[in-house]
Amino acid sequence: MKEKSISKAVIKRLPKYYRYLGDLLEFAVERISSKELSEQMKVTSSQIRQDLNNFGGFGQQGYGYNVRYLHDEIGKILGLNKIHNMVIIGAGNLGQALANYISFERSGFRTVGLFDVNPVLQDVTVRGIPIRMLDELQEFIKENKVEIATLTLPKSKAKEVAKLLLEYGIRALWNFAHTDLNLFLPRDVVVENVHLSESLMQLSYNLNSYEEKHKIKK
Amino acid sequence: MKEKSISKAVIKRLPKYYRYLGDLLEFAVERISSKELSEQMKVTSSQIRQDLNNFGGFGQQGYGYNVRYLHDEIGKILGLNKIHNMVIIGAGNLGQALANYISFERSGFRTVGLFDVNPVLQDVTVRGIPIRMLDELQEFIKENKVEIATLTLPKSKAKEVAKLLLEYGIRALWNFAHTDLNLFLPRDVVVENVHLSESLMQLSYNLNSYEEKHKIKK
DNA sequence: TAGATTGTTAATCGATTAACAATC
DNA sequence: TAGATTGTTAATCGATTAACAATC
Repeated sequence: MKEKSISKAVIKRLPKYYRYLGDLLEFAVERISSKELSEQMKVTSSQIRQDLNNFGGFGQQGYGYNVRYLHDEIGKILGLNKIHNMVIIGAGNLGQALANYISFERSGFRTVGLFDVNPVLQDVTVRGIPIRMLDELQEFIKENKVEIATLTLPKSKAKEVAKLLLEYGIRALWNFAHTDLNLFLPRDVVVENVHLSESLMQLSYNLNSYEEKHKIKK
Repeated sequence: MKEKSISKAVIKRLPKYYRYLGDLLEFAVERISSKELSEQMKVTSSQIRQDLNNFGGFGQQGYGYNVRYLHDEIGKILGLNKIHNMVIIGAGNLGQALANYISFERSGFRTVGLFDVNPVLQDVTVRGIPIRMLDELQEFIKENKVEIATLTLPKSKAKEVAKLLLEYGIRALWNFAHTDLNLFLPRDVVVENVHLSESLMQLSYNLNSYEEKHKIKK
C-alpha cells in the first residue's frame, strides 16, 4: 500500500481549520462552503478543498460542508478525540505556566506530571500537581500512560533528558529548549519545536524591514 | 527601486543560522564552509548560500565564511544589534513566565512593562517589574519608547487591546492569543503569532499517524 | 598556480491556484 | 430540473536543489 504522506504545510493548517470551525459552531452555523470559509480565513477556497481531500471527501456538492461534522472529523485526524497524558520536564517559569494552562486540557492534552532536577522545587504543587524529581520519572510514565513529554529545560540538559525519555518509552516530544532535538533522535520519535526566541527574532526582522522601507519613502 | 521581498521561509531560517553560528563561536570556530554548516544543520549547502545571498555576499571563494562576521551580520539583519523595548499585556501565567524569561534580554528584547486588567494584580511585581493597569498604558508606551507588545490575554480581549495598542503607536505584536489578529489589522503592523495549542495539535497528529503506520505494518 | 568554495544561473521539485466535470 | 459547490485534474507559481563559472 503506497501511502501519500501529507505535507507539513497541510498539517500546519489543520488546527487552524479546526479553530475556525469551532468558532462557527459557537455561532451555531450549520453549514459552510469552502468559498465562505476561505473568505473568513483569507485563504483560497481551492486550498481548503485540496487540503481536506487529502483525508477524504467531507463535503457535499451543491451544499458545502456540515460544520459540526467537518469540525469533528478534523479533530479525529488531529487525534483530539483521545486523551493524551503529558509530563512537563523542567518546572521553571515556562514549565509552570504551561502546567497552569487549562486550555490544553480542553483539547484532550492532560498534564499529569511535573518534573525537575532542583530539589528545592520538590513537592511544590502547581494546579494541584506536585513537582517530582527525575528519579521517579520512569515509573511515573509507565503508571500514568504518558504519551507526550514537554521539555522546558535549559538547552544544556535537553539532549540527555530526551534520550532518557526515549528509553522510558516516550515517542512524542514538545520541545521548548533552544536546540534541534530532531537531528539526533531516531526517526520514529515525533518532535515539535517551539522556539520562542526565534519567533521574536522574526518579528524583529519584520519590524526592521518595515521601518527601512518606510524611511526610504520619506 | 524594485525591492525583491524576502520569502517567509528564508526569514524563518535566519534565526536558526544565527543560533548555529553562535554555537560555533562558543567552540571558537573561526571559519566554516556552507558545506560543513549544511551537514551540521541537516540542510543543503545550496540553501544556505541562496538564503545568505538574499542579503549580500558574506563569504569568500575558496575560504568559506568567517563565523564571527556572518553571525554578527545576520544579527544585524534580524535587528539584534538594537535594544527593543517590550510590554506584556496580560499578566497571567504565560505573561509572567515570559517576563521572567531572561534569555530574551540577551538578544536585546527588554521587557519594560507588564499590564493587566485585573486590579488584584496591581503592583504585584515580576522580576522587579510592577504589574500596571491598562489606563497607564498609553503614557507608558510613549515614555519608555516601547516598540513591541506581547499579547498573552484571552482571545476575547485580544482584538480590542490590539486596536488600542495601534492607537498608542505600537507597530509590532507578538500574539499568543488564539486568534488571527493579522486579518483585521492594517498592513503596516507586523504580527507574529505563537499558537501553542496548534503546535500541540500538530504534534498529536504526527504521533497519531506514526502509530497508525506502525499498526498497519504489524 | 592549484584547490577550494563562493555567488549565481539553470533545472527540478512541490505546493498553490485555477478550472471544470461530477453530482448533490 | 437548475443552481450550487464539491472533488479532482491541469496550469501556474515559487522554493529548493544542482551545476558551474567566477574568484579568492
